[in-house]
Amino acid sequence: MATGAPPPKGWQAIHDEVLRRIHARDWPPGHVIPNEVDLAREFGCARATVNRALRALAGEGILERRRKAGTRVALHPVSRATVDVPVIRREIQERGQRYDYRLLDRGTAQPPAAIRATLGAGEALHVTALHSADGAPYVFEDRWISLDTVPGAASECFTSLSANEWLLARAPYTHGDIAFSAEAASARDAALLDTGTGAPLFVIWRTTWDHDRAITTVRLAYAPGYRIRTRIGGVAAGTGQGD
Amino acid sequence: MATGAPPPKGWQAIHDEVLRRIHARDWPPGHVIPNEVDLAREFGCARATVNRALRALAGEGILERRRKAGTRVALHPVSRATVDVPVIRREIQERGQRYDYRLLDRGTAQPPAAIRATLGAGEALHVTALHSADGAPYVFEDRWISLDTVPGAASECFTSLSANEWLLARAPYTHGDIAFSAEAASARDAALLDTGTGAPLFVIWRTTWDHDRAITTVRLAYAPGYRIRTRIGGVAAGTGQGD
DNA sequence: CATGTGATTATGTCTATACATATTCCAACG
DNA sequence: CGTTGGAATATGTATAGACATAATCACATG
Repeated sequence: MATGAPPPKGWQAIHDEVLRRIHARDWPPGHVIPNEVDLAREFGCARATVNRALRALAGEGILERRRKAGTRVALHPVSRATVDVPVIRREIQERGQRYDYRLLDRGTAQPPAAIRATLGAGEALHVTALHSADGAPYVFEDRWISLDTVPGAASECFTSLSANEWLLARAPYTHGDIAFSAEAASARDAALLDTGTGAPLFVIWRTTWDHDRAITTVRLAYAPGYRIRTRIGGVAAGTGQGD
Repeated sequence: MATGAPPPKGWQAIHDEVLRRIHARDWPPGHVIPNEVDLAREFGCARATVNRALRALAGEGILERRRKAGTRVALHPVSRATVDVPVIRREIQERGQRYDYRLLDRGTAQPPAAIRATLGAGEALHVTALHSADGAPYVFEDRWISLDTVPGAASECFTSLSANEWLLARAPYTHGDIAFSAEAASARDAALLDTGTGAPLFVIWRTTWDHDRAITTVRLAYAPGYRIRTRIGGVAAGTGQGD
């Protein structure tokens, strides 16, 4: 009875049919598929509709498109996943847990060389804090904020509002770099996160920029057991389509 | 001299101008922005062009759109990153390193309960293998393949072609789940990856499906030092736009 | 006051047409 | 033979108009 989903209409129907042909090996990897005009004629729709469907498939990494050269089935499809990195407070509260934030330290200093390489040579604000869920340590935040880019941060205490949320409101970024890795807990990590030295921690490094000026670099060390979940395929998330 | 980029035209110009107004707090978080018709009039373009720009911003998590309710600036912008999980062989070769694949074990068996929960009750093929880069162990793959969904896998030896690549070619998936986490190396992990027991390993769990039938579940344990890099913001990756 | 129902409205999508732009291909030329 | 320049072509994008759909809001009704 539950057929799962009604047969899609419009550009999604074309999306699905093209995907079916790729999976069925009608169009094997590397194959150049018919051009938009021909597909539009075949499907009995406007070229813009075909364009929408093929553009979505290209966004999923299934197709590769180049002007004049045409559209071909990707030779090496990658798993393209969209990961939502939420604000920590919301991440905790949405699971129905109590959120606590505790500022550990705050002060201006000359950042270490590795941080200076991205933040620039000037003085920076160093903020460390602990976020916890239902009283249990959740993530240890170690952040440097560029006082060149965000001078207003110098007069902010960050005792009740986390630096992340303050920055989101006051210094929005245009883009950023993120890296996920696994690190062994240092003595300090371990003490704060209530685990043993050397425990495997999921760590996110993130640097955000306002155009070409670095705003902040942060290391987020999550308590053991943390995992990031996401999905691939289906209707591509993050493309703003559908509901 | 290098101005960085030429001023964008068309829908990207609208995208950028809307983003500027959000950053400038002309339109603060929660604010309902003008509707597409009004914006089109203001920018002197067609509504479809505004739609394209706003749809892109919604895909980036900056805007939230609902029919009739209109378009509002997101209250809690999330960092929406698109992560490309490439085929391991390519990941290594694209860095100019030599890729080696070694099958460790292969056999049909009754998977453990945790795996059965997703793969289903039937027998499954268990494949373990080691991928290495320039002779150094890179990732340890521990995979279960559903013989219900992919009966052809039973007669495949996987000695020279990795199970991942064989599956990509023979049993394409429609969607999948991915989880990133940090785990302590087991004795076996440590021996294979040439590290110590308890070392922090970056681990990817991935399950892929063909519609509602699970194809395979794999645990990929990367040698210490591995990290996944990605970016957020800018022109949204994975939306298939631009070149 | 609670509730249901229909008008209203903003977004979602499609069509047909047009022009822009990147790339390829081929032919002419040195 | 190599190089260059233009024609051909497929995608990228814009436009105006139209209808579809979902959600809200106001109003009438019990």
